[in-house]
Amino acid sequence: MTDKRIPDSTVRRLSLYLRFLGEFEASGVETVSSEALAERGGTTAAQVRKDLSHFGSFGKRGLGYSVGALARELRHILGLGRHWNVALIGAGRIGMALFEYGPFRRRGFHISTVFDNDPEKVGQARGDVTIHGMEELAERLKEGHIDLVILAVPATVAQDVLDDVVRAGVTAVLNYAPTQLRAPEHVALRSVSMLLELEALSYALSRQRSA
Amino acid sequence: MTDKRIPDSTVRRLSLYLRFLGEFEASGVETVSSEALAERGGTTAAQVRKDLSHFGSFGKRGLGYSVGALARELRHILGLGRHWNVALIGAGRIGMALFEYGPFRRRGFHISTVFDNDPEKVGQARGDVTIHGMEELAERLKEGHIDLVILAVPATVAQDVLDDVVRAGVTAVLNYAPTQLRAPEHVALRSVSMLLELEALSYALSRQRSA
DNA sequence: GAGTGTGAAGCAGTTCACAGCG
DNA sequence: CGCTGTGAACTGCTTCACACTC
Repeated sequence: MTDKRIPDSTVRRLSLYLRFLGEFEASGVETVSSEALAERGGTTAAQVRKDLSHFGSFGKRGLGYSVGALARELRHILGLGRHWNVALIGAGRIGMALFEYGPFRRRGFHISTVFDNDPEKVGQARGDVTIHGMEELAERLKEGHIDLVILAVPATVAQDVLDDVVRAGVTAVLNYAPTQLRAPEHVALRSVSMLLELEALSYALSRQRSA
Repeated sequence: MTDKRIPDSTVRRLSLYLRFLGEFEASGVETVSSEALAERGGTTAAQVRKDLSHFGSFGKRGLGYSVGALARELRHILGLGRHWNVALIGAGRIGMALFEYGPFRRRGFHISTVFDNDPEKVGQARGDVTIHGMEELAERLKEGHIDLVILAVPATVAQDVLDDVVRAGVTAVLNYAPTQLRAPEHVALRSVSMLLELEALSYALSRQRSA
């Protein structure tokens, strides 16, 4: 029930619970126990209850949680079910794959602006948006009321671009460049690194083979 | 120096340190302190030393670490600097973006086989590999001596495909499908979810706005 | 009775602080 | 003297256990 600092791991699990609730709803289940959610997510019932208890009391003792009601609560907690205005920087292969990734839009993340520094690409249309040059970045980020930026640029320029983005007042960034970035405290920055995950698997494989 | 269970967070940081060492090497630095590595990675010097101490004593007191020697050690620990045989399942937008992602190959991850269930795509060539139908999966995974599988299939079929992959004897899987998968204990399974990260940012944004 | 909500206990990862070595 | 390597202290997430409620 308290509103203190919530563990990052808890927030990630809330996203998972929300997905599972969708599955339960699709199969016509109306009520779900912490045990059932834990089962689906590979965690424990106590963990599920503790995660939820950070935000309130959503269950009925002896019964469990209403699938629909809990999903609504989670969407509210996670800030979903509203519209987030997203800018994509970098229209390379990764960037365009993200741009065309359906689930984003379905969850309320709408890529309204795309930037690239390749003169070949600038001015081209992609779906209903036009690719803009990097020189327009600062101005368009401010004017376009962008909530969130997805960085899909080469590692070498990622920090510089991030600095520009932060200077333009954006406070949430998802980074796909394979490099460690620094941002001020008030900016929410998360990185997705395919390379890092592969290297962790390589580590696991090495240990399997030598064991 | 011990060889116990290593925290996942440590393994991820080792990957980062390796990158930083590459940067230091490129700028001609020969020796680096735990302090310098920590600075670059946004962590603490004690953390760096503790991470490394799980695997051995690589530094010289009063001096620091040899950039080249430490990089070699880390590559060895992470199982890099050898060739990993990778199969990609799913030749959609995400799959193909991964296929064409240069850094993978540069780090020793070589995608030698691609599968897709779309008859349109089966038989087509992508670079030097041909796309195979899913019915060849089991046989080719075994024959091809595949070390690692990248899953880039729709969420709805991901668990079924994973089960097939595990049954074919593969013990390391990187999942890009936005769903929670279950695998036996002995299989190293990691998931990359763009949606999950975006939702975590959405949570952060909501709190920023309401604070 | 079944299953939630939660303080207390347990545990794992991080930080501290300092002895020890180059 | 500088910087590593590491037990010890600490912090914070997870698990336990049970009072409580529907």
